[in-house]
Amino acid sequence: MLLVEPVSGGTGGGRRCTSVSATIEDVARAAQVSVATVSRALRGLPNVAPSTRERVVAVASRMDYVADPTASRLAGGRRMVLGLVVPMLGQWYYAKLFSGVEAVATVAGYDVLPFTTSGPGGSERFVRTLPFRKRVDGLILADAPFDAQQFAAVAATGVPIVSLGSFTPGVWGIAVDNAAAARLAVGHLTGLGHTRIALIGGIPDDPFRFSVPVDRFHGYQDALEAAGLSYDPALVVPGNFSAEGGAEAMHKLLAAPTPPTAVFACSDEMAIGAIQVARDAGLDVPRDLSVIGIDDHDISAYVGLTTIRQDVTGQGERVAQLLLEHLEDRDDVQVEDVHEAHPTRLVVRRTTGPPPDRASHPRV
Amino acid sequence: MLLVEPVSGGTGGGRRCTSVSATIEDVARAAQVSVATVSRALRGLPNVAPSTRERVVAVASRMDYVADPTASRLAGGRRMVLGLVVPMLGQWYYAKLFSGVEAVATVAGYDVLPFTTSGPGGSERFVRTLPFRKRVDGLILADAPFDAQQFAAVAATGVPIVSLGSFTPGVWGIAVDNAAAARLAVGHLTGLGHTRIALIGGIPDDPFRFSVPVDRFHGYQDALEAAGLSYDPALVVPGNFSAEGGAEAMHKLLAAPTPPTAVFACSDEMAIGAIQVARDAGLDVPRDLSVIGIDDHDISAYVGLTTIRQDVTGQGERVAQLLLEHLEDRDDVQVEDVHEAHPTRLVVRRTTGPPPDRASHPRV
DNA sequence: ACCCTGTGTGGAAGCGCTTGCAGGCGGCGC
DNA sequence: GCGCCGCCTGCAAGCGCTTCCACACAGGGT
Repeated sequence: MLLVEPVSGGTGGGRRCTSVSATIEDVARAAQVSVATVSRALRGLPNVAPSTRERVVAVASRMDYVADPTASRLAGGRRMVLGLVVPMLGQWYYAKLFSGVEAVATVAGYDVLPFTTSGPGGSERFVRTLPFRKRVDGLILADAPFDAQQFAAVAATGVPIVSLGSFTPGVWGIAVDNAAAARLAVGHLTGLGHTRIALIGGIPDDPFRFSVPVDRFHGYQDALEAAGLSYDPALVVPGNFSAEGGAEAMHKLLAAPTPPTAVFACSDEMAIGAIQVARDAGLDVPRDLSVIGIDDHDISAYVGLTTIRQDVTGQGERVAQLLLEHLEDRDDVQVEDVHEAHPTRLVVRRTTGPPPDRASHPRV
Repeated sequence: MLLVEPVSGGTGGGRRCTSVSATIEDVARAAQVSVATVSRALRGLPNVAPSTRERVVAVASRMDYVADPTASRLAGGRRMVLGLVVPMLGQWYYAKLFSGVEAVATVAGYDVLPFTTSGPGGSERFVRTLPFRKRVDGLILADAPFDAQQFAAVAATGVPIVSLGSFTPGVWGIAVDNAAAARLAVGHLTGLGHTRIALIGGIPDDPFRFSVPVDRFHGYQDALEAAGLSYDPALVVPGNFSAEGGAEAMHKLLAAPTPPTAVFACSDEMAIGAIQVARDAGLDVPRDLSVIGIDDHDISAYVGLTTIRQDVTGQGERVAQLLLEHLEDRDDVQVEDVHEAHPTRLVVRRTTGPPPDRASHPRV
């Protein structure tokens, strides 16, 4: 009886009438124990007699009781929220990432709160308002487009941080070896005999903030050098990590006096955009032009795109675990940063082949 | 002075040392007013003298004060969280949706908490545990795979609900007119002269729970009938809403005694999977086979896919607004449900054309 | 028999806010 | 010139939990 207390507040007025559900106090009363015991019993803490625990659990489940996370958080001092800072939601890569992070966080009882840095105000706004303050226990910085000063401002909040996509000294993180991935891609092309290999890269304006494309650029240069090829700046164009940007980039490349015979795009979406433009221009891919991407986007297999595969969801899961571990070990003096490299793999499909001049066999 | 109170708890021990930031009390002391006044001043409530407000705001900003949302929520009785129930994160459609919802919710000061129903335990687990209880102010049900009883269980929690993707009596919601979209797609194909038109649809096992594919199926039948064509069950296969499923479906269709000359896939991803299989089988798209999808996925333009366009991000924004409005108007007796239809549009690209037998002109 | 330990439990003080209520103060109407 | 009404402001009671502490009690050593 008495599920709804007539006492309590005392306001009669227009108090928003959400269907009142049981509080810990209701459970305590029904189970004839104190609220402290209910709290301990339900959370599996020690020092509760088995019989008591059993009774409390039974009563709680009968009453459909669930603890109010808001109250737990306030009292417990832990927000049970992981912040995920990404340039944007809604893009394949970040959606997959979110999905991985969310899966791990949920199991551990954490919520995931996304923050985007490419919306209105961009990363400036983010750094100025630091919107995660008092809202998260830890932060995952994914491809954070911050310079050193901005990064320091974020770190100065004292919120534990892990990073994804690039490594920062003093910050745990995971990333694929972007230079190696690029070498793999370009190496595949040089191995096929290509000598004019273009790069469709990142965002034109802030080359120093977003390290992924610059690492890939370095890998591209390395692979060129390893193959004895010279680097031609005219073959490097930004692609903005979208299909549209990849298409624009390809237009530029095609307009050059001597167009490339192969293109390495820093994402599959850009590669797909580039292929489209090439085909529209009457080129046959891969006979006239080879294209390779990075990611292995869900649909890359279905457009036959040769690419460098990375497991984005897996990275999301792993970086979430890393943050969780980090939150546990706050007190321990950590001797060494954890900088974990994730593997990539070449997946050869049907958009790469030998360059046109030596095309003796039809295709790979 | 005295930013960090030496008094308070009294525990000397290993209290987790997060960098202590200012509380409302610190601000009140510094501004020489009560915490109540600080609260009112900072939230723009009336009945605060302009001079007082100014001073409080100045002090707060100097101290880098931000209110702790956890405490506000507990005290205010509103969680400031919108739940978004989706089958999964990480798929294009739901990522876009999330992105739209998040944008609107953020502006209104709400967080978005995703719940997935196709993870471990699926929707059964969701309905059994009702994990959103005490965590959200309202719920967006996107393509919720619930039967009437499950839906009732969710509604019985008293949490305000809006739906997306299909309409339920008594529940505000938005959706595209899926039957109309399907008619548009199939009408395009019949208009081109096709008479054997296949449908690659939804999930094989629960046809009654997820209304989107069944609505599209009805639209498909309607369009067939309108064109005077008979319905052939052999031409309807499930595709699971993934590129992989679309590919499998196409395999089945191709194995039939008389394969279709056109395919309507209920998503672009399935369409792309289907096209791949058709081309592998030596068919030319669109000469030998026309394929049309639904969505206008980001990359559809770049694979030349003809499709029915819908604005998913816009739907996310709109459904979030709707929920927000709904939360405002709880008390008002709402005469009529809000059931809002969102537009779709045919986008003709290069995967549809006249059927092979009457292919006089090369392509559209 | 005694003290000491360990286990189980309840009381109560918060966590950092919001908000109902009461009270002080000045200005206006009559 | 007095009362009344508003406007500001502060007090204090929560919101529903967690956790520190005190305490009661049972059992083992010496």
